[in-house]
Amino acid sequence: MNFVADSTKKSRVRGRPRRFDPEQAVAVARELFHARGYDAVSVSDVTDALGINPPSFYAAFGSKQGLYARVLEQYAVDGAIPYADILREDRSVAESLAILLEEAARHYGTNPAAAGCLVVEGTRCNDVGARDAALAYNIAAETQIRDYVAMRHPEAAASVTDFVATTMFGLSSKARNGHSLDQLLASARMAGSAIEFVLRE
Amino acid sequence: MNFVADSTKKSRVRGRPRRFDPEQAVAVARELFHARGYDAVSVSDVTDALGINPPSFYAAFGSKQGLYARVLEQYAVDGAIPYADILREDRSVAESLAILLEEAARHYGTNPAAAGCLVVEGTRCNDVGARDAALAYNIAAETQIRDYVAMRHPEAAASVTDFVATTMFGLSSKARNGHSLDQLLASARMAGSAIEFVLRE
DNA sequence: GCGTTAATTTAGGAGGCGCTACATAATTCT
DNA sequence: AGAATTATGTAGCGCCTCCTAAATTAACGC
Repeated sequence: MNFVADSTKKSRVRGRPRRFDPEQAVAVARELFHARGYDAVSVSDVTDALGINPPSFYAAFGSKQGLYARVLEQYAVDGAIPYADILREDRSVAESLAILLEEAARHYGTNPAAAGCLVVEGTRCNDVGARDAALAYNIAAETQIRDYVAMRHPEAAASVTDFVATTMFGLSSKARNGHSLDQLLASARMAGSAIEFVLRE
Repeated sequence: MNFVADSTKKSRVRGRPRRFDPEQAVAVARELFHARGYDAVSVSDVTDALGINPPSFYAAFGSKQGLYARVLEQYAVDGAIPYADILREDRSVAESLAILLEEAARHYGTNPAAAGCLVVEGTRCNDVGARDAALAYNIAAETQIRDYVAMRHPEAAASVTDFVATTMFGLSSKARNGHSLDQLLASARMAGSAIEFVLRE
């Protein structure tokens, strides 16, 4: 039984074949982690959802943290905000950041079954390893923002980035606490206006 | 029920006397909960810190949630932001809210061993009962803000309150994630300027 | 001293957690 | 066909969680 949508993955390996697709399993786990947070999802929640037994899980992912690392990886590829596309040089820094915050609101508030940001929420969990893994992605994102702002507003880069990050954390929290997409968008726009004020020429 | 701050702690009661002061125990638990969050503090963490055994704990507080309710109560009395003092009628709404946010930054960032807001962080925990208990205090605070704004800016009350709350959640998160007091204050002031802009006459 | 009351200590139950030892099944290579 | 390899299912380990039953101790009123 081959599961991969294949056409490329025919390199049969020795031994008994897997009965599940790890990448698809990561997607299922990602939904669980996004919906409930790292701490609130147990390994047996995941194995139950996948219809597999613990040994299969540990053979494939090594540990709960190992799975989470894979989830973050996948999220960065097709779930996270496309910073590079938003932080463009052909518009003002303030405009880009306002769009970024609106995009964050949309990402966090569109799907009530996965409210908030997987990475942001991950930085707040109670497992040191998982937290640090999420933090690495968070720091990378904030660095990207800071570098972008610094190109044209070096003196304001640090404080503006802190404000943007603080707002994103607030939006993620409030998304998880029930704020609607409209509420999140309104808050994001308000924060955007503050940035415009600070970065006015 | 002795041990109340009754200076004449003489109201003896029948039965074996307690070896610990419940109110002081709540204060110790409050430090733990504030430092690590509800989920990350176990009952045995608390009993160890107090030097008592579980039955004494459960006789006094009923449950972990029962203790947490007492902690929130105490925090509301002498730990939380004094909303009533800040939301005054003799200054502009925008000014009051800016001061409120600065005060939040100070509350969240002054003590690194108790970063963030106990109530705000409580609304994000994984225990339904504790979360709802914290949420009640959070809702009360936001209602107070909304009512205050509505007195002079009824049309903006909802969105401005959402923005203030979102900012406070962001500040609390970032305080816990290591932002310094100065960073928090700068972000709070930036948010304050957005409010001033929105509520300009 | 005696009975009542209430907090204490000791000991542990029920259940969940992340994780694994072990034997077995399914596949490929020789 | 048989060896090698790898995933599987069963079963459960060790630890931690919140919480409690039972016996004991320290105060009271009489």
